[in-house]
Amino acid sequence: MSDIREAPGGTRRGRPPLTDAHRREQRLDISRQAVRLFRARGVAATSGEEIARAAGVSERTLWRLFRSKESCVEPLLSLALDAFREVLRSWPPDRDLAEHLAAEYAFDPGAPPEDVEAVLAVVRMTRDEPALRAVWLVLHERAEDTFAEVIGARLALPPGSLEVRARAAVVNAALRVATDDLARAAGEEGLTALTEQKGRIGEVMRLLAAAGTESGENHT
Amino acid sequence: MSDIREAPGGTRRGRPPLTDAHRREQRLDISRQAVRLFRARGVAATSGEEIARAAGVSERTLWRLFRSKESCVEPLLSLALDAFREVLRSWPPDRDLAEHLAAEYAFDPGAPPEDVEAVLAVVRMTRDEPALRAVWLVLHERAEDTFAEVIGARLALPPGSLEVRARAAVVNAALRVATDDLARAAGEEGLTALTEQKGRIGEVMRLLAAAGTESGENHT
DNA sequence: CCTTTCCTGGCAGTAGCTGCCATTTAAAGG
DNA sequence: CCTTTAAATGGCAGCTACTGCCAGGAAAGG
Repeated sequence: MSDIREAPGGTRRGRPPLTDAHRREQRLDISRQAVRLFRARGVAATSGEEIARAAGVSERTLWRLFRSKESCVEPLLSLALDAFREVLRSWPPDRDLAEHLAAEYAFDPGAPPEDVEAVLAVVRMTRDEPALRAVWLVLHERAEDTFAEVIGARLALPPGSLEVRARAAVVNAALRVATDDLARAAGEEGLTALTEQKGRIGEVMRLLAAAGTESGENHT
Repeated sequence: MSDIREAPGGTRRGRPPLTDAHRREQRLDISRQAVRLFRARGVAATSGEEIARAAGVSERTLWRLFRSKESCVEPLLSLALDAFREVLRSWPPDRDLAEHLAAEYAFDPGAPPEDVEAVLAVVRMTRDEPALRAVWLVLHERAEDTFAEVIGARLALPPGSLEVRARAAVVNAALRVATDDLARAAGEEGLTALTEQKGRIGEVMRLLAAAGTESGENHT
C-alpha cells in the first residue's frame, strides 16, 4: 500500500540496501550449512556458533538473520511451499482445483537436487525434533495468506473472509500431509520412486476436491 | 499395550507416583498463572522465575513440567481441543460429520468461565506472539492423531493411512480457523455475542461437509 | 576530501534452560 | 516407633541461545 521507497524530490544518499535477492541467497546459504550440520550431528549438538562459522559469517549476523537456530531451516523449507504456491497461482479458471493440483503439483521445486534432498531431509527431521516441527507448521500457516489470495480472487470474496481462510487452511493441511508422506517415502525408498509418489500426492489433493472449489453455494 | 504397572508378585514400595489427574491440575494451575502474567505484562516481559513464584513452585520444577515458558499455555489451550475432541467422539454413525459438528460444537469447554476467557485470550495473543502461535499450531497437530482415530474407525481404515490423516488434518484446519475467528470476535465484541458465533462456527464446519465424510469412493 | 546510509563484527550481559545432588514426602515392612 | 524404598521437589552451578550497544567498513552522492 503506502510503501514509499523514495522521497519524491531528493536523490538517494549513502549505501543502498542489499537487494532482496541477495538477502534470500545469503539466508539460503546459511540454511544449507545449518541443515548439513543438523543432519550430521543433530540439532541439539549443533551450536549457533558452528552454523555461523560454517557459513562464513559472524555469530552476531547469524542472529540478525535468524531469530533462532532452528529457524535457520526456513529458507530451505520455503522452497517446497514456494513451488506449491506457483502451481496454485497457475490454476486455470476452467479447471477444478483438486484436479489441477493433482495433475500439476509433483513436488519439484526449481532448485538444485541437493537442495531438494535437503528439504526432504528437514521435513523428515521434523518428526523427531519438536522445534523443527514448530518451524515447519508456522511456515505452512504463513503460506496460507498467499493461498487465500488466490482462492479469494477465484471465489470473488475478500481474502480475509472466514470462508476463504477456511478453504486456504484446508488446502494447506492437505499439502502438509502430502509433503510429510512424500518425505517419509523418499527417506525410506530413496527418491527413485518419486514418480510413484506423484500418484499419492494426487490422491491427497483429490480429497479436497469438494472442499476446495465448487459448492460455494452452501453458505448463507 | 504393554503397560505393566505392577510386577506380578511383589507389593509396591516407596512413594507412589502422582496421579495423572493431580499432574494435570498442577500444570493447569501453573498455566493459569502464566497466562495471567502474559496478559498483564506480555510474554517477553514475563520471566520463568515470575511464573514459578506466582504458581508457588520452584523454578526448577517449572522447567521440569514445561520445556519452555511459552509452553506454559498448553494446558489452557488444550481445554479447547479437548472439548472438540469430545464432540467428535460423540459423532453418531447415521449423521454427516459436518452437520454433527456444526450442530453440536459450540466452543463450550466444561470449564470455569475464567478459564474459558483465558483460553480465548491466549488464542488472541497467538496473533502477535510468534512463540505462542507455534505452541498453538503444534498442539493442534498433536490433536490430529485423536481425530484420525475417530475418522479411521468410521471409514474402516487404519488411522495412519494417508487418507485418514489427510481428513483429520482438514478437520483440524477448519477447527483452527473457526477457533481463531471466535477468539477474535470475543475479544472485539465481548463474548455476549457467543450465540451468534455458534452460527459462524457452523458455517466453517459445514465447509468440510464434502471433504469430511462421504465421497470415500473417489480414490483408487 | 566529507557525508550519509547500510552492513557487519566484537563484546558484555541476560535469561532460558539443564545436570547434579541433597532434601523432603508418601507409602510399605519390620 | 524406625527403616527402607521410590518419587517429587528444591537449590546451585553452568552452559548457550540470544540481545543491546557501539565501533568500524563499504558503497553511494556531494
